[in-house]
Amino acid sequence: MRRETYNEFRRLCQKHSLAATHQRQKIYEALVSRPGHYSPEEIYEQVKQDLPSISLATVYKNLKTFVHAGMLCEVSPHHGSWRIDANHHPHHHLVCTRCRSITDLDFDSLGPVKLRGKLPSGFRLEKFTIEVRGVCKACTAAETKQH
Amino acid sequence: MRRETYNEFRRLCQKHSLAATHQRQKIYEALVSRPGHYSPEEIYEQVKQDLPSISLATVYKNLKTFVHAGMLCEVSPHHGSWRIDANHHPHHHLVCTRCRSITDLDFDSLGPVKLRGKLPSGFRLEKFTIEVRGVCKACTAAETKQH
DNA sequence: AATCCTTTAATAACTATTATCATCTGATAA
DNA sequence: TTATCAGATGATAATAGTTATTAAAGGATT
Repeated sequence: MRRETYNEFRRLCQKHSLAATHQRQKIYEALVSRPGHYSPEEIYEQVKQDLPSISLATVYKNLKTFVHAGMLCEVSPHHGSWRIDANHHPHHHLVCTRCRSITDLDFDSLGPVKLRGKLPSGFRLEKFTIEVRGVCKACTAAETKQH
Repeated sequence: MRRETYNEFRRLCQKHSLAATHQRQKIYEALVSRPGHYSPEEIYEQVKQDLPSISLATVYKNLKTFVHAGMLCEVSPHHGSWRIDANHHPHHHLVCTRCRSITDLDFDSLGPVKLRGKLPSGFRLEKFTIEVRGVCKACTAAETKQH
């Protein structure tokens, strides 16, 4: 692991009062040291090369721990549940990060996406999708109620 | 079901050579007749009120059929696998609709999202996420090879 | 070294989804 | 209409992805 990455890892663990274990170090490294966003299974396979006895559950648990601590974030808030879109008109999505509800947002509510420069060579563009993430009315209400 | 929706449904089934069954009609209606994007389980519960003997497998199978035919589309291409993001700098994602790989796109590659008008009242905005969907280099190569 | 609290590995349990298969239905043509 | 049959359905077994449980190990503090 690069010294810089290592230091960052130690700092983050300290900040969130997490033990800086060997396993966590390797999991963190597997995430940061290469491009792309891998599944827990893929991360497990990667870490296994250094720590053959690591358990898949440990990978899951630490990923959750990291996300919970805010050290990492989820790419999609909808893993674990398949959602279908029957709206054929161009539109965007409002996504509640609490209850994960999805509602449509009129296409014209947002300005068009503008491409500056080029996409990586070979990538064939199909469309842009904008997700507006935040907290929906119901969840906001539920939260303020509690205080 | 509204006559308009019903006609649209018949038309779509015909276009894709699918039998216009009761079950499909009710599933389609459950999707189009209300706002929001529901999980297969939620759609199943909804359809069950009209067709108590419908099977959950039928719901899944037809949703897949509809998506495959292009009558509907998936909200997120990453249901079924949890993806983690370790990149803390603001950035966007290139998503391959074939192999589902995700790669980072520099924040400045795209212009800023502009909000025209207002979001629905009560929605507390956290951030905009842009997904650039298309076919990655590897998958494009694999496809052209076959022809 | 003894104690306490956290983390780990192994694996059982659970949830979402898909496959299998016997039965039934819708579309077509007689 | 009815007969026919490819395609669709319902029941349920199987699988994949994820989470919970628990005994043992680690490591910090006294």
